[in-house]
Amino acid sequence: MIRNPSLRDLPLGIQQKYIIVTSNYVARQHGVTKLMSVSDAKEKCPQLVLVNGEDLTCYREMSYKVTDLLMSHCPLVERLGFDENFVDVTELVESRLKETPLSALSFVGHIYNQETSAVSAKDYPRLAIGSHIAAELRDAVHTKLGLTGCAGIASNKLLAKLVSGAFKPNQQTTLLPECTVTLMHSLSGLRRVPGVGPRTAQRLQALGLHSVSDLQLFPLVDLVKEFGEAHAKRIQNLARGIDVSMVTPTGPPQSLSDEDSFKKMSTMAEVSQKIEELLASLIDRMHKDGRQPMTFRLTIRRLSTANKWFNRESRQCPIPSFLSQKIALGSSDVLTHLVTVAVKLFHKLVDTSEAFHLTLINVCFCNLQSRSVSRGSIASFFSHKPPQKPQSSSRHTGPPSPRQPISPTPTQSHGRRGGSDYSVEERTGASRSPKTSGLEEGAFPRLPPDVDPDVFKVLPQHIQEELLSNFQTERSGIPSVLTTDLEDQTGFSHIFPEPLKRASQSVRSEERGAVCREYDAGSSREDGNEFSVPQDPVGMRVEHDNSSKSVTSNSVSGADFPHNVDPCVFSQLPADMQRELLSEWRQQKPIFKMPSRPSGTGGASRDKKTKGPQTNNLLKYFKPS
DNA sequence: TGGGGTCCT
DNA sequence: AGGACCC
Repeated sequence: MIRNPSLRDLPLGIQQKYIIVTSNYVARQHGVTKLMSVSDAKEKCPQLVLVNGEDLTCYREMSYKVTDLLMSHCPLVERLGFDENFVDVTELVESRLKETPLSALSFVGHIYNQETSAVSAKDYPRLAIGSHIAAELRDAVHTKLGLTGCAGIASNKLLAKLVSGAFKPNQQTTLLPECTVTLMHSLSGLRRVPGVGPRTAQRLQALGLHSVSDLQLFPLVDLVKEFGEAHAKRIQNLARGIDVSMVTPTGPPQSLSDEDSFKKMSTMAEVSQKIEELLASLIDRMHKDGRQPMTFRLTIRRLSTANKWFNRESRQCPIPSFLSQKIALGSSDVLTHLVTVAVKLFHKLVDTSEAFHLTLINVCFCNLQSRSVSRGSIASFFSHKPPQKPQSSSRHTGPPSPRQPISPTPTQSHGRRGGSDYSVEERTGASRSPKTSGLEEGAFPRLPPDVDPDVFKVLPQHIQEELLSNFQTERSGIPSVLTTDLEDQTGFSHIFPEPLKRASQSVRSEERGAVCREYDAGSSREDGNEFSVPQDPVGMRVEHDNSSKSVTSNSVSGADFPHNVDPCVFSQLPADMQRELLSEWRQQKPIFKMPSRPSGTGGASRDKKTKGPQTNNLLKYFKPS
């Protein structure tokens, strides 16, 4: 629609092979739905206009423009597919809060399950500010890129995503912590919980679980038997609206792939031709990215007699270094060399002396390495991390120019992710750390300043609740997320405003490629954008003993909650506090502060694992020390 | 029932 | 290498 505004008011469907992958709202009104076959769609809506969306190039480019724009406002952006982004706006919120009198606060947009006019922004200062940030981001995306979309503002990614769909076309909604339970119960089935896919839903169903509350109340012990501890706890927490995952800045892609599906392919001639075609486009994209792929993977799908769905098989191999150099440099004879490599892999997958029937071929570059900053110096053999990764989310502006010692960004102290540096943890730590000081001390407990936590915890529950509900207020570091999605609706045709500058670097994009869907479909969109913002108030309540329902059990129960903590209360806590508490509980024995990371370059490695919680002390507010 | 992606095992 | 998840 952006490319051709005249389609704006017509029912439009984006087609990939035989299905309508998405459509605009006009088409939806005629009954066209998301992954409907072309024939069904035409039946429901004979005037449906179809646009081929198999080449994702333009969608991918637009997608990164959105991500980059968001990053220019706030660096912590996590992509989810091509049309959704989570943005952790905690810091932005905190800084605005400092310079904003409470009396000047307001909410913009919808508030889930409440009248916006009936809610006092002073009671939820962070969420209120978050709602304004979301509105600003949506406006920026609209005015600079011509795209519209929804946003959800909540205390964690799960909630932000779920609430973003509350008001559909091009609106935003904020979730107040006390409405979390209602939101979760509003989901029609377990499949609606992001993170519960078809497989998990099926296994849950076999256990007799169908609704969100079924999962909330199911004994964790039994859940663990089916799924293992980690998965069990995670999905049960999700059902309760608890999501301790961080907004992980996405950075440049980890892999680039290109694929095509077809009814039938059964000769080597067709296969090598298709491989060549796919590779040509992939190499071009890879070249524009500028990084060097260290690994190549070939994937196929065979016509499956029974098990129709997803049987994909793959083989991968390292890419000879002379070839990966050439790819980055844009050498022209790379194609034939890579086709040779791919064909060899193909023979590992398919015995061509027998008949075969393929329905898909995929080629993929992964293990992408940024080119050494220090050119080929030996130094690069000593540093564990792939130098440089930098910048913008998108394609990492290729190296300034192929080959060339590129000088910029000499090792930035620690890149934000990309290949390997620490990210999650670091991020966590970082995000917390600054606030840490603020956090652990004063503001942290969500208690009024004049209340001694040690005294508070021994008060009767209803007194605690009362104190807290009056205090409503806030706390300090909370995560926030925002996602944005797009859709176009407005559309001017091509107004791509322009690259926007990101903190000092520029962004670029690639061009050709593959296929697509979503965005342009017209005005439609889906939902995207979620924003999660901080949260505010609400109370905590500690139960000593008695464990209410859930679960039981001892030490680890209800999804890992200590027996003295009510999951419902827990779910109302800000996400970062939830994270801290969980990680402390998990390490029961308190705080062996993990070796702590030297943080510097030395250890590098550690990409994203280990959730090492540090900072703690939260626990003391919950248990009798 | 696409053509992409991510992370975990 | 495959499996789960997301869009």
